[in-house]
Amino acid sequence: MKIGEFARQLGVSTDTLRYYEKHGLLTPSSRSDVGYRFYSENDYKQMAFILRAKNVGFSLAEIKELLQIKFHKDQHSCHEVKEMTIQKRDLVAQRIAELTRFYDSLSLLADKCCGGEEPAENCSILTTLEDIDGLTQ
Amino acid sequence: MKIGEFARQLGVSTDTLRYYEKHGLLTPSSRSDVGYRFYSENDYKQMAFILRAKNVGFSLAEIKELLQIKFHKDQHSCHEVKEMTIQKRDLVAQRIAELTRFYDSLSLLADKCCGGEEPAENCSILTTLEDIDGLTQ
DNA sequence: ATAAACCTTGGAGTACACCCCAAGGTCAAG
DNA sequence: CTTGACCTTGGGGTGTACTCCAAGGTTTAT
Repeated sequence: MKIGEFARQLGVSTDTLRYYEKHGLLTPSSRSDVGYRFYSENDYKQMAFILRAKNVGFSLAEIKELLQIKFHKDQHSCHEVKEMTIQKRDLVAQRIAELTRFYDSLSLLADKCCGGEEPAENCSILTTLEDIDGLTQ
Repeated sequence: MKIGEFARQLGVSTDTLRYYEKHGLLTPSSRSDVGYRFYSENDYKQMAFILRAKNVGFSLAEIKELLQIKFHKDQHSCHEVKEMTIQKRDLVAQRIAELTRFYDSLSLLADKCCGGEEPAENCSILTTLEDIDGLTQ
């Protein structure tokens, strides 16, 4: 598949794909005689992985590290690979915990709000938000 | 409290505080005669909120919106405020769900890995990662 | 055979979120 | 009353992650 079609299917720009290639996140599996990039099914999977990782807040540098769990298999021992995986997993767990605090706070706010048509000036949602630190810690 | 002490207590730079003020995220509650910024206990709470939100992946623009739940109380009805809160909460829920998929994938990878000292070439963790799409969808 | 729709590289520009001065004013201690 | 540690504004620079040309080559449809 050429870059244009590939980009369309993944909902990104061709510029983004070239940018990712330049920065070592996704190299198309082959090139045509005249240099056109060709992307495979595997490339699609990898790009989908990259986009999901980006979507949950990983930087491109972090995603590259995640991908290198895969690419560094010759240079690294099983032990190292496992360590790295666990470290990344714990980072994800921390982020989940913090997001959960936010979720709880916002839920509490929504529950406390009357939701009526009057100005929100005196709504309990706002007095609650004033104390959001108390709610989330 | 002056900007230097405030910055130290929150673990940010004074430049960051001035940047946030410029972009409408946190205006110090008062200024001295000669223009020194003075930050209050409330400012501290708001800054702590901003930093937590940032930490879980909200952009400054999104954080500003969150803060405007608070600041727009006169212009907006209770109903609107509640809608916005719920909308933000659902966004957080989505992010949690996606992070949870990542967590599960990485857990599975770690569990499948032998963790030994040999090169990871044949370790099941890697063959599993090849199929990470299958795991996370 | 030629126009439209692709592709290439290279480089410049943009938005975000800072960070780092410079030049000057303020304040507290000795 | 001066030294050093603060503060002010303004503006320039940085890293990340794109985004948008420009100038040219290729492919496909009519």
